[in-house]
Amino acid sequence: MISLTFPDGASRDYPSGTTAAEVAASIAPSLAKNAISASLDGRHIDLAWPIETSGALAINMLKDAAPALELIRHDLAHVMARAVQELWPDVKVTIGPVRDYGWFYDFDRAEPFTPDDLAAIEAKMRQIIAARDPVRTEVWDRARARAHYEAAGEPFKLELLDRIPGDEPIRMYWHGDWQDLCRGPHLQHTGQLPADAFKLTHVAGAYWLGDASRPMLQRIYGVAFRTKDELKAHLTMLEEAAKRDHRKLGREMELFHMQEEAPGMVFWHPNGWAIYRELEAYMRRRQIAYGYKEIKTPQVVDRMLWERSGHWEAYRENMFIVEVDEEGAKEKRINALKPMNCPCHVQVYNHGLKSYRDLPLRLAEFGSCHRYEPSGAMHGLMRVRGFVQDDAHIFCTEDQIEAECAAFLEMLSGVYRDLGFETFDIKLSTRPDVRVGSDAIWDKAEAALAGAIDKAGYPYEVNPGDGAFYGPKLDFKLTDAIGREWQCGTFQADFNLPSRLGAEYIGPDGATHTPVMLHRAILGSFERFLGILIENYAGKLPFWLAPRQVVVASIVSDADAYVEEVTAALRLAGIRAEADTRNEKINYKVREHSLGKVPVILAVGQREVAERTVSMRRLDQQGSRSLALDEVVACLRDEATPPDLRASAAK
RNA sequence: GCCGGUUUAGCUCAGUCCGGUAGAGCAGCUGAUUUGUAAUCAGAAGGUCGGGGGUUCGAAUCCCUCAACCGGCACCA
Repeated sequence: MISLTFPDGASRDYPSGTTAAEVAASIAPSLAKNAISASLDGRHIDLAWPIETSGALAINMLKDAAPALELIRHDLAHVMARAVQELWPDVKVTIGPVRDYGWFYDFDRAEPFTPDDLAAIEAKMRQIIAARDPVRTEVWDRARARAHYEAAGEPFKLELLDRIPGDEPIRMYWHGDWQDLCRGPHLQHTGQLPADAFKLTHVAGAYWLGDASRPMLQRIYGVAFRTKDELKAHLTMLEEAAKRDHRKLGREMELFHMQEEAPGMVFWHPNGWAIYRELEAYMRRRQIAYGYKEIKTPQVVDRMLWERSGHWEAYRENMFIVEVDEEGAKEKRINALKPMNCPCHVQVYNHGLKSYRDLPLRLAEFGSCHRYEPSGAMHGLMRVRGFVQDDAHIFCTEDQIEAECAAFLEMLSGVYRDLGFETFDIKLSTRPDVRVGSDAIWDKAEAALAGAIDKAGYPYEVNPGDGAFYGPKLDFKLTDAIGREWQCGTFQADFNLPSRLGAEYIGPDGATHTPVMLHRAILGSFERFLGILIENYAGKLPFWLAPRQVVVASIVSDADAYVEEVTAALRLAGIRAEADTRNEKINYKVREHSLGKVPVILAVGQREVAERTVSMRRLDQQGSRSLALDEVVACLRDEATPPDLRASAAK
């Protein structure tokens, strides 16, 4: 006998091997009918599986969102695979996991799927759901399963079978005549699937087992929810996300463009460059405040240095090579556009003998880097071939790592807060199997990073073995306004490069030592971070970052001279202001500048000219406010003050 | 880099299946209008149909090829 405890606290005894379906039936017929699965001690199980241990049992219904969504998405993956094989019997099935808001399933088929195929598959899936085919499961032994898939000619399933660990049961399951290998759990019958709350979204190629050396399969993605309304809400959310796409906003707000002659490189326009400069100026002030010294190093550097640093061997394929066609040169110099700044920073460090008294030495650079990214990787500002990092390298002793890490955490959290990101996640990656440096130094560095985060009071996740070969690292992921995560900040200890490039200092003992180098960035790349900012704010940047802060618009042409005067006064106060004296109605101007995300419109008509006032309208707010010219300049100047300067002025 | 899709006026898109000398809206330009907080009216103009090659009497349309972009996959020091 086993004893099962229910969510209401009651418990009952059942013979060992009783299924959750039988338990449900023993409680109420309606429960048995509407149940979708069960949870035994928090483990999600199938209603049809025999239960052999006592524990806490909950019968899951459609209202239990987490198990319901998992089952719906999971079973829809199978239903889709069945639909595809019923439509095209020669298609081979592979694997189809639940993911994000739905699932995908990879198929091996010579012909790619078309949008029309997706519609046909959806229709077939609805037929299968309408058939209310019961789900049946069996545990098979490995040999039988192998024989089955050999006979069926399903090579991918055979490979999956071989990857199932020896101690795990091989589960087969059916709905209708269609069979698949799957660990489960599953719904009772296909009729429990919501026929109107799923949608096949797109087709894409995907490598078998995620391995670029294996065949490319055809992947079909779907999304699914419990109800039609939830699906609709999801599709609406996607539309909203598309509206804040930085590539679209970049065009609409005239921030930047990219073109065929320079793929992956940004042509910044005046508006976009205004944001960039504001952000750079802000970061420069922060760095100065935290004791960094700014430097600037060359972009074109002889391959010799990259050979010494080790980058040539590892990343040469991804570097832009620069040669000069010198007539008669015996040996051509091969240069590379720098893909990163660290080797150059070590060169700066290496100039002049360093003492332990010089440490920690924090060298910062807004370093312009180029990497030849694979063509398919490029994506607007998010992934580019030419970018600028808010890069810095801290040369220090092992004992200084923790304090440097603590100071960095403080700086990073402050920057993220100022830029509108209140929360971020930290990931600590520790020593990998292949690494440089003694265990003693890894112990010390890992403890220093963990200690600094602990003392600062931040939670973090450890990724064992995920560190770089040269040292442990912290990665910082921020969350944007619509819940997406972006890895931006990084803090990496490096026990390799300083010795490789001959960095040294004289210690208090008079002997020569090798410093530790800390690579760190907060924004990552300016290009990408601006993309994130634009999407986070949907183009409506806070006033201090807004590219066009104020438009002064005339209502009648008699006000033109005064409009120019107001504009000039605002510009004198350091505000990015523009005059709009075009021969258009004020409605037209308000609409156009509102769509252009200008935060403040100052309308000026005869009344304002006479009274020397302006009528101020805020973006997305109805109505306007009349203010005296002096008053509005002072008020907007205050509002345009970057958060760091505001904070220091307040002290 | 791989799979699929896309590329037509500054922008958004129709025309491509079934080859017959390129079309709309908005923007821009010109003129009228002097306007009070999200599109005033009228007129004229604007395109080597992504590049190159081929088939054809004739190609935006069919074929080949290159490129860029979009969605994924792989990659991301």
